[in-house]
Amino acid sequence: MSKKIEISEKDPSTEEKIKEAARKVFQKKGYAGTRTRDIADEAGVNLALLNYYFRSKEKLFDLIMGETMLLFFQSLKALINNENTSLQEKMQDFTNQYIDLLISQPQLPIFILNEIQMNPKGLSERMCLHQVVIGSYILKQFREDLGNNDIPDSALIQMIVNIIGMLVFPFIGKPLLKEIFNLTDEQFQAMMYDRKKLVPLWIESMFSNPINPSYFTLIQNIKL
Amino acid sequence: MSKKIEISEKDPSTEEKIKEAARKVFQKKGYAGTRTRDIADEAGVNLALLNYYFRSKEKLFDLIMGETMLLFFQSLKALINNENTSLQEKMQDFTNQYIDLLISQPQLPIFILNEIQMNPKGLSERMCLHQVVIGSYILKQFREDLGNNDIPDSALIQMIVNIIGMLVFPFIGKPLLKEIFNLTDEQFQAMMYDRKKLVPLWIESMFSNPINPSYFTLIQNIKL
DNA sequence: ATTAAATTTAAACAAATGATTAAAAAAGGC
DNA sequence: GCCTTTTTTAATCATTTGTTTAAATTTAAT
Repeated sequence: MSKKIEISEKDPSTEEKIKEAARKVFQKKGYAGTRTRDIADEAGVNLALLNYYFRSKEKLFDLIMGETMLLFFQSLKALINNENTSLQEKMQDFTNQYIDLLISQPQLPIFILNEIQMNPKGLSERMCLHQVVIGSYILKQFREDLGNNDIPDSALIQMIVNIIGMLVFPFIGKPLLKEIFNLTDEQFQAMMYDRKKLVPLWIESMFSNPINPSYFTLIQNIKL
Repeated sequence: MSKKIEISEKDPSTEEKIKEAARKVFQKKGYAGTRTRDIADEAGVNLALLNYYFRSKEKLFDLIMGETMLLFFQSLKALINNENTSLQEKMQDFTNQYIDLLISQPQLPIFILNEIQMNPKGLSERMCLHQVVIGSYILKQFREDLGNNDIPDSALIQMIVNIIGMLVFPFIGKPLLKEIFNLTDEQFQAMMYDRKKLVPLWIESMFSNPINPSYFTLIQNIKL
């Protein structure tokens, strides 16, 4: 037989192979749904090596989940505190960044949302999202853009929910949308690229059509 | 001891107790994450009774999931084919109906979306969503409302994605939103009630601000 | 009341699964 | 080359978990 051909990219260490396999399988099947043997098979590696390198299934999952959350939320931090960009620019940056990320890893949102549902405290321990968002520069810009005075904080939250939803929901609902509209992966992806231009426009029109404050019941209740 | 007091609502049959417990635990922990013993405990019932009444964990899950999907999708069918309501009225009905449903069962969307991700074929077998949506009366109304001529079908889909997203996403992201904005359950619920009035307004403004067709790359590709 | 059917229970089984062990193999240092 | 350390392997363990069984109990019919 011929000698094994050298592949250009050197094969990753077993530790890395396991992590990569774990990421893939955990994202697809969830924590409870994956067996350690699935990960070992996916990595092409002996089962005992998982425990050799990562102590336990749970430790391995925590590691992956931590990295995933960082990937998902860290970029946000820098973006929303940039004092050199306008609100419109921020919305465009935000859109570009997340749509690119989610096109490359569409099941990120469900993976993270499931984890938050299972273990809500874990999130606030890892990232301190509340602090970051509340103290952010973008929040001031939001208020200014909305007229600054009689807009209740609940209205702000409603807007932010819509923005995040427009970016994230299509990926959460991808399997459903593919089913309903008979979309191929390519068609779906093309539509998501379209949204890079569309979402900022929809946001714009949301902000330029301010809604009567009387529609919000929580004027006094919620203070950010 | 005193004789057992008659409760006004007669206690449900064990079969019903099990189904109710199963619904609750499955929704909270997912299929792989629930043990049959969890369900038995939640129902306050001997473990063997699950298999006595429902044969197996999988059969029980299928039953629950079938009912859940029906609950979630059946109301849609009648609504979108009603020829006696305008598009605006439909949007308001749609909004009212789903927000009420989701306030009473907030984890319905994640539950269903997870199932679709795990088993995409199952959905199209149970409901034939594609047929129903494509042949629906509301689709004609959408087209008319958008000017009828040069709006590509992909634009329609984008709009529908936004509408569904505005209704469903806040509930999918509920644990995250509660974390970010430090919301109580009551505050969250009040905000969702507000959305009954807000979502139709946002939809309206989306339709009345038609977006340049050149933003859509899939004019030829997608035909509904 | 007697009997048959339906329901419930405690116990146990068998397969799956996360983890460990002890030995083998490979890598690295001198 | 020899020794030590690191990595890998096959086998096994201990627990969990879905399911079954056979007996006990309750319900319903005659």
